[in-house]
Amino acid sequence: MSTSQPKKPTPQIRSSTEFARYVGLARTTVSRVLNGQPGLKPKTIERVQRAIEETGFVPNAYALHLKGKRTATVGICVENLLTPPVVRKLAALQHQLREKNFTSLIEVIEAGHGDKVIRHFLSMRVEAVVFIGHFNEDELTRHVAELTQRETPHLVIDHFGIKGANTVTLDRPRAMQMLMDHLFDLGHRRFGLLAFNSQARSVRDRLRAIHESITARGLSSEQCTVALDGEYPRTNDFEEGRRIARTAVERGNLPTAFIAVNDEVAIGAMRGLQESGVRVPEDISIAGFNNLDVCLMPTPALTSIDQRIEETVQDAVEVLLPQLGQPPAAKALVKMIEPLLVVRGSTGPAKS
Amino acid sequence: MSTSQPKKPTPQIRSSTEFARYVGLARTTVSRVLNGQPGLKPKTIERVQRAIEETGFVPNAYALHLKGKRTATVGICVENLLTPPVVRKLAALQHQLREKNFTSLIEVIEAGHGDKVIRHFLSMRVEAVVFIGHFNEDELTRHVAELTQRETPHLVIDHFGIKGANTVTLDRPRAMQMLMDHLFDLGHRRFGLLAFNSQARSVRDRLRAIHESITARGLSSEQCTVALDGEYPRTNDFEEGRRIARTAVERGNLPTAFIAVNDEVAIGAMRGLQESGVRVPEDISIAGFNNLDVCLMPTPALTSIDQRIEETVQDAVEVLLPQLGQPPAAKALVKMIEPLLVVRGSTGPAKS
DNA sequence: CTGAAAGCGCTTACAG
DNA sequence: CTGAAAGCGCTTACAG
Repeated sequence: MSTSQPKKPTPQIRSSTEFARYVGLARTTVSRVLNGQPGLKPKTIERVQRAIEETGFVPNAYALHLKGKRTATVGICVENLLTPPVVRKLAALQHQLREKNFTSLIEVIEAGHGDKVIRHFLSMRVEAVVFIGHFNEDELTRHVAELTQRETPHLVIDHFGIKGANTVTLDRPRAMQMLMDHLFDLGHRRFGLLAFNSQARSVRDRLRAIHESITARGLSSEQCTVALDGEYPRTNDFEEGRRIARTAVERGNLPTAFIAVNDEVAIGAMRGLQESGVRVPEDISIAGFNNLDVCLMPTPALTSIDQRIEETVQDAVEVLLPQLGQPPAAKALVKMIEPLLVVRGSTGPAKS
Repeated sequence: MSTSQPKKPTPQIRSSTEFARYVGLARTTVSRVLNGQPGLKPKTIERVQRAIEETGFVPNAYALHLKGKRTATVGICVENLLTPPVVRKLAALQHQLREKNFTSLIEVIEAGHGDKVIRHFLSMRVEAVVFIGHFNEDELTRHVAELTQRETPHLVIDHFGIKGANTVTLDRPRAMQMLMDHLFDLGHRRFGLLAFNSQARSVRDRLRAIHESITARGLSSEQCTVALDGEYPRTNDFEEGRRIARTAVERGNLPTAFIAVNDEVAIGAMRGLQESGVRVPEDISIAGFNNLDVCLMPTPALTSIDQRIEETVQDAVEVLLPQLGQPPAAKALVKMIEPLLVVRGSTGPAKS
């Protein structure tokens, strides 16, 4: 494991007993060196270290933790590994946990297989479980209850509204409110809602916030919005956005602003409009969601909502770590992350 | 863990001893039920299962594996979690391993911290280690040697040319050869190589294959190619591609085809050209690499090389699993994956 | 069909 | 400063 290669074929050492025999010391002594305990002759320490280099001995983690040493392990459940914001949160979280000397166990929860994952995490005696993304609500609620009952701290990132769950999540209603303020300021009064036909909690919350933002201005949300959805099954990708936009143009009576469920749909819609001769933003403004790198690809660049992932994950870690080793708190912690509206060229004054 | 919630506050059971006492059976019997061994009274089995539902008892994995049960765990090292092809391979690999009842331990190797990760994997007694992506060559070579010496099977996905490493990798030279054949067929003779100024093995291999493809036709690769690079530090993203293309247009004397190091750079370059009034593919053809979803976003859609990730990962699993529990093979296995050229609108006949 | 005993590879009091 | 003994939570022969 050191930079110097073992010179000669060395014996396969499989336990501390074998290793201690190899070094010519008691197992106790070896253990103390390995754990950096005080009160050892420098020469002893050196002897052990050299032997480690020679044999590549690595203590068995299973024996270590069996004997009561904390596992310093956190289980992370992700919804999937193909959604960019989820993966970015995962990467940030693993990085931050590592800096605090925690190991992460990462598992994708495939629909209906959540129990198996939680069970695995519990058998590995994780010190906490984090959920990233959107899950089946009933299942997630059950997992949270199970963990609480087992006195294993948990944290839900992004899935708002789980009963009893410690949660750190983007304030999605606030995000839509910010976007609506922006569009209203630009004079827009008629909005096309692209691919919002999902039952996912996150989407319903956003939809409701859009409607509330309209009614709060004394307008009728029914008259001000039109739902523009793709075919089933939803894919929420570029091609779906393009098809939605083309269909909308064919039907005519276009709104002045498109609000898309995500950036991919928004960019596809922009392309669809442009291909039909509709100008963005002169004829129609478009806004996306997530502020992915691809927002810079179209012309004009896409106005979007940034989830502030680094801050989210940092807050998540700050909420989670103090819970470790504590009895479960009576009341769940919920922390909302303030979104960031990133205005780019795709939104402009409403066509008069 | 079952669908029925525990009705009342249940005692916290922390070991099989406590659990056996709770059920009123010997630990041995409980163990046998847990492991599905034959020769037990149905009533006994039922009693244990009910008690599991009541208490949520999950055996300690550390004790389990200490006692010799195989860990059925594979360690996966990834280069990072922000490169789409890497993440897609990771997702596919974890999925396939899970189907074979293996658990994956996933770790990002941050530069210079590889030893720590390997050490952790060894301490967890993983049955194999898989590397996905491109690493420091010396470090990776060292890790492979270490694992071989420790009789832990390994597999390298994508990083070609590691001494002694079992490798499954896209045949990158072949990919470039296919692309060059395509472009030559279209009449192209002058090629702009975008952002190939990397020392990474994968990029150097591709560059060499481009040159060989030219010289094989009796042409001078020096006269036929021009290196178009961005500023340092390289970002290999959309903006870099755009800047490279604009600079190239300003300098004049443009080649008829752009070959980009990846899709992002290619799409950026396409935008840069179009903004400068250069038509794609009428004036210049462009090809990318990786065949990401974003290839469909620009107009025209981007010609690219598909890595055939599903096949790669499937082959990887087929190479890896037979090695488990076997003594290390004398000779490393190397398997090349045939790439797939996906021709789209961004490549067309060379301007005459 | 079920139970008491040994042992996996470590750490941690406790002696010396 | 170092060593012999007990014990962590399981499984697996071995008895009964």
